Amino acid sequence: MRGLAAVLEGQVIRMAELRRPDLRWPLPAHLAATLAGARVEGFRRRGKYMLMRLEGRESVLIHLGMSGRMVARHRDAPFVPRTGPQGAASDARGHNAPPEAHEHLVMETEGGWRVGFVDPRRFGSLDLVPRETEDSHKLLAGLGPEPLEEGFTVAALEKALEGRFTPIKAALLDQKTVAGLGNIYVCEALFRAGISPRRLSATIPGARAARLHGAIQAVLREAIAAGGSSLRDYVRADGEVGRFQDRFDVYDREGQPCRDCPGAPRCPGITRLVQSGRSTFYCPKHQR
DNA sequence: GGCAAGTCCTGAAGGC
DNA sequence: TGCCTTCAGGACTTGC
Repeated sequence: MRGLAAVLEGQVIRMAELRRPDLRWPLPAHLAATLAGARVEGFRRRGKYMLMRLEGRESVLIHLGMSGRMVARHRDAPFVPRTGPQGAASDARGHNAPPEAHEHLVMETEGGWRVGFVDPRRFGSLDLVPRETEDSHKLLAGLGPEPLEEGFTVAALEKALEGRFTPIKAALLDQKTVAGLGNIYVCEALFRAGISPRRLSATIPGARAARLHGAIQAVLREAIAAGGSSLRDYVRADGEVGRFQDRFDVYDREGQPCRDCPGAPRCPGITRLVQSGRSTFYCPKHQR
């Protein structure tokens, strides 16, 4: 969102083109018409959703799903191909760059920026929502507290987990508990807190909840500072890759030594298990 | 063929 | 028996 804001804030969208009628859900028929001619007033974020506010018009609600990204290029920028993580082409800047595959929405601004919404798996979504009812949109209404804002306290976390007999891993992935945590950051936060992903949520309150609260905030702050995590697809709006994946303690490190107890007796190293159909990475010795 | 960064929907299970 | 809540798993799609 910060990358997009740097490019689009204050810009007037000269034209918008929608290249398919649906992503995860059908797209609003008047989306392109609403964007065309609008001035971008600013951005806000709620959980994993971005809201692009248009002056005097509806806001655009954006979710990137699993594989989505926004790609911004300026017409004066030269074409500079880069190689991203695992060999993926991370970006090509400039209007003369080769067209992106799976670019479902394209916007061009009067200031020369071209911004595309690219999403191969189409798990992302776009919608229009009136400014005054943004937070009551059906996708935002049930979200839990923002993990880096005042409302997210140890007490709030304890209350959200109270009486829940589901593994803490699943509870944290539930956006009603805390908004904005995904699989990577839940795995990393549980490792830092020394809490097993299998532990039932109802057994977390007390010192464990305090450790978990601190770990969630620390992981998110570090990840944001590092520009996010780039595995296969993801790049920032400016085409750069995030760097937080270089600091993973557990995610995608199955079979590697635990950084907290390297070489310790009975430590099997980072272990992968499947919970609710999602991969979980953890250290069975360090996380209890 | 299996797996992947997300989340809605459905059905099962259990409590009241 | 019926309603409600909670939870797990399936489904969606494309690329590696």
